[in-house]
Amino acid sequence: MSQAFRLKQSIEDAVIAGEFLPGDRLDEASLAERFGVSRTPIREALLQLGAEGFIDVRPRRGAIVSVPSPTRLFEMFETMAEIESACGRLAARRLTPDNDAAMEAAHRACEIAAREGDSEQYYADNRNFHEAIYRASRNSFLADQAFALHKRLSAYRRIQLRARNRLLQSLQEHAGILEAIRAGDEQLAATRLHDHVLVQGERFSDMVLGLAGDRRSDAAGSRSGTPK
Amino acid sequence: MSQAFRLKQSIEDAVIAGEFLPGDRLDEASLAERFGVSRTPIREALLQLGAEGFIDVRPRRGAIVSVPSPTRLFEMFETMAEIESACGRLAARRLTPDNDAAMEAAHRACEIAAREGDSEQYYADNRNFHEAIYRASRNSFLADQAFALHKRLSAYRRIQLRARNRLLQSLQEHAGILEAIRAGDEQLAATRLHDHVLVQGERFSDMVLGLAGDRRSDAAGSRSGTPK
DNA sequence: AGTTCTAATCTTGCATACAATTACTATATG
DNA sequence: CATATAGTAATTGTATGCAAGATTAGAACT
Repeated sequence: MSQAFRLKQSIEDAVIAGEFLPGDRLDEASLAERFGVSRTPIREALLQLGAEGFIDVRPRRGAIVSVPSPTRLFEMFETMAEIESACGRLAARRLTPDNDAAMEAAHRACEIAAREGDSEQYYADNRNFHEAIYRASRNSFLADQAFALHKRLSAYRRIQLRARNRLLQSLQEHAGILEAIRAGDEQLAATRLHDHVLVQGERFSDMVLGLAGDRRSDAAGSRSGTPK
Repeated sequence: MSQAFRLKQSIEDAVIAGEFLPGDRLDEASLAERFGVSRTPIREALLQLGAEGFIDVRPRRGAIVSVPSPTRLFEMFETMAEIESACGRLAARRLTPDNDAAMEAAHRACEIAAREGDSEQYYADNRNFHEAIYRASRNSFLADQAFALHKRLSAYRRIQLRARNRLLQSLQEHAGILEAIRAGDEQLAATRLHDHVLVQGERFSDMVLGLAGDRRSDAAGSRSGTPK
């Protein structure tokens, strides 16, 4: 496949892995050198990532990893909550044995990770659980939208999961969500998913505000000092 | 601003205007000639549009205007319905006088267009009405998502609005939506918006299936026909 | 010292050139 | 006559070069 596509994936992965932090500059020349290609495919990869909202490409001023303001970040979580609850509603309406089994398996994996307190593993399994719900909506377009947004928020979600006993609480919420979907209770499934996602957003906002002035206070980075 | 950005807009506009139909090939060389630039900025524009899902760029095989299958199209409308109803729910919760006035003005404009049976004008005013609701959600990220999807579906919505007396029915639905939002009834606003959008998707699916074998039956499938 | 203007440097945007792959056409063959 | 195949044309992917805007450093000035 074309190089630009591979590069897009690599750069996205590097951003998700936290190698480039929000606010970091994505210099075309150094990326080209790093990957051993010319600037052309790098540019194409960056522009695509920019179009997906993953990074910020400012004309004539280069690309940086997006730095959503606390407000924007909350809006993103709120949107994620709405999309996920839509997935849950549809999943409750259309659940098939296949999808049920997939959610069950993902839930079990989460359980193990949570029991062992392995937050890095839980992070991965949690993602699988949520993706199983997206698929269970049986609307592949909606699921794609959910995937994309989930990826964009992954950096923030990871930080957030490290919080004390959030793992166990998260797991319990998962159980409740599963129960509602299985019962075919669209309304309840939607509400529970909504709250499950939104609580992350709220917690994260608190954290951001709490950390303001700490390491990388600039990253939160509006153009006028400390936010809020 | 950079040329690639302008070109992206121009190509998108041309697609929305129906100048390029679903399935049409977007040749880099001819676009470059048409806009009087080299292939480089054209490529950059096409890749961005591809990343947004607006067109289909198949590696090594060029770009074409997306041809969603009937199933995919229905999924897109269903997703739009979910996103719009989320906007409506939030709007009902957070309505401000400003947003109320904007929706009212857009609704009045729709009323005039509908009364005069001007479907082209109604198409434009209808868009304003929906965008006013997106903004009234007071979640700019969610609103952006709604804008983007609305644009991607615009080609199909336009065709659909030409149907007999759909204009007046649409207008009545708008009135009901507005009423629910003003009453602060989140649930009702969400439901009414959901149905309002989904009925378009259903009608469109019917139309597509009904027209199968008619003009452009090829659009859904191969590249054998000779459109335009 | 702080500020502002200017010049040097760095980076991005676009065009051109070439390489690599796909699509097409014509010819040969069963 | 249809199909397979080889050669050719057309199109996309990547590299390189150059021009123009942006950033930085330095000097002059208040």
